[in-house]
Amino acid sequence: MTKKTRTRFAPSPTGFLHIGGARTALFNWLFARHSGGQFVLRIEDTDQTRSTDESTRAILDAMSWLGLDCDEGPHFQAQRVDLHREMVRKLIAEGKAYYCTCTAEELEAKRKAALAAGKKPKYDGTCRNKDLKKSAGSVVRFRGAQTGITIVEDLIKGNITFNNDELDDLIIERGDGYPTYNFAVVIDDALMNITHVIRGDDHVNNTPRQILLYQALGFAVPKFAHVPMILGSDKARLSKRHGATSVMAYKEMGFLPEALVNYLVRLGWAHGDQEIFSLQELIDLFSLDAVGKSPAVFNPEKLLWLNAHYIKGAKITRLAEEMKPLWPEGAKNADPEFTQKVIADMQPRAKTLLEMTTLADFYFVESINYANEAGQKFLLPEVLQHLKDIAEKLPALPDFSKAGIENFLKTFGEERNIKLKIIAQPLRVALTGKTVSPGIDEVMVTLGKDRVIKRINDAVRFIETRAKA
RNA sequence: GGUCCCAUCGUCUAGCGGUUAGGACGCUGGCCUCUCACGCCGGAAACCGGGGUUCAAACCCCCGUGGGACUACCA
Repeated sequence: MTKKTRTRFAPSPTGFLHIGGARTALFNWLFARHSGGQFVLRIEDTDQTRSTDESTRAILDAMSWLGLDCDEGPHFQAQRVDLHREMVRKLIAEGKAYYCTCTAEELEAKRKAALAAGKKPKYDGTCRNKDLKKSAGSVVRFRGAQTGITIVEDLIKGNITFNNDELDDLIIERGDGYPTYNFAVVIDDALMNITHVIRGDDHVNNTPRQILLYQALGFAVPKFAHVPMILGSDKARLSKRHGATSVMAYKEMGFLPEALVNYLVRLGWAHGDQEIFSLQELIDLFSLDAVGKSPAVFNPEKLLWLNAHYIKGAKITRLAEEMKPLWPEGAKNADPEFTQKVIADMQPRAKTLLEMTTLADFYFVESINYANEAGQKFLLPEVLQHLKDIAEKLPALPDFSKAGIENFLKTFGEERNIKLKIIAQPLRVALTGKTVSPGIDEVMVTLGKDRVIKRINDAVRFIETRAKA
């Protein structure tokens, strides 16, 4: 029987969850779900100076917003240092690691000198055979193999061969007694029975050292899969310079989590020509074979398109819930039923929830402010009488539904032999203050008869006032 | 500098020796239409270069070139 698949996502809590991390998490999560395995979350907080609880919370929030639930964790690496230290002692006892008293300053100087001389800046082995004892500020180094090769069998990139002499004696325990990343990650992945390490390909160069560590410790080496980076529009690694990179910033901008997930999964992974995937489809279809080797540029336009797609398909009640924090003050306390109608009107024409709230501002105001050009261009004396007549006839209209209004306007136009076109824009401006809006009939139904009549009368007054001036 | 990775439309990608090189975003022409959006129909747009291997190369190999990552007592 084969071991149950276990993947993990291991962010360091030194900031929010960013787009790249989210995709790594997503791939791990999908791979685990697809194979009926488990997904473990581990917070790598051994850097005491940079890690914060705040970041941990932010990461957890973002994961849960995306729907990436874990089966285990979060584990905290810093709480496992006893384990790490025990392994350090073991390696020292076996002669596979040694104490080193070279100071950071000395090392830095040597590194610079080597670089200046055009040589490789690796540790020169000063303390390698000194058989030093532990002392204040001493670090522990892994005694690496200096000959032979190490092959990383990568599920995405294929086999990658490294000469062991390229690998120097890396520090596994710092002067402050905490383990370094390359060591802790090996111990934890091994002890947590992680079977597949799926992570960013910025880690490929660390992998041979880690493999050597697994072997020195007597652990089974897991499978590795290195996912290519996500780049910004200038092809450099995605960073704040390129705009929003925090997952939660997308929530605040009015994106739906399924849109982000769908977008992210298509960065590097494909299933034929399919673009739209439900979460269940992703779980069924996801595989590492279909993950590409080359880096991908983050394209906000496509994300927007997907978001619009998911907004169109979402239930109104759900959108209403998601949009609660996004409304401006004036609309926040509106009648929920009214708000839902507004959302229904805007739903097919917005790319983000935030955009919906902005576009829908006119529904909630007491009286309309005509947009600069709109009032001047469409609220003209020529249409004055039409607007007056409509305002006059509306109270008697029995069926104030979309169909009823449509029919009313049609008849109205036929009676006086004018095209709907003639009256539509003025009416739109009267009702919304803009030249662009949802359909007149939709707006009227949502607004309700009373508000519609009031707004038309306001427009009538506006035209009369301007005519006098 | 060294090590490693990568290379199909502007972007995300399909392609896994024989295709009119397909789809999607974006751009664009048209239709629909009360504006906008949606939707529908059409268009422009790509195999980085050079050598091999082969009857045949976007696909395999080599060399260039270009990008990226790593090179910490960060993760």
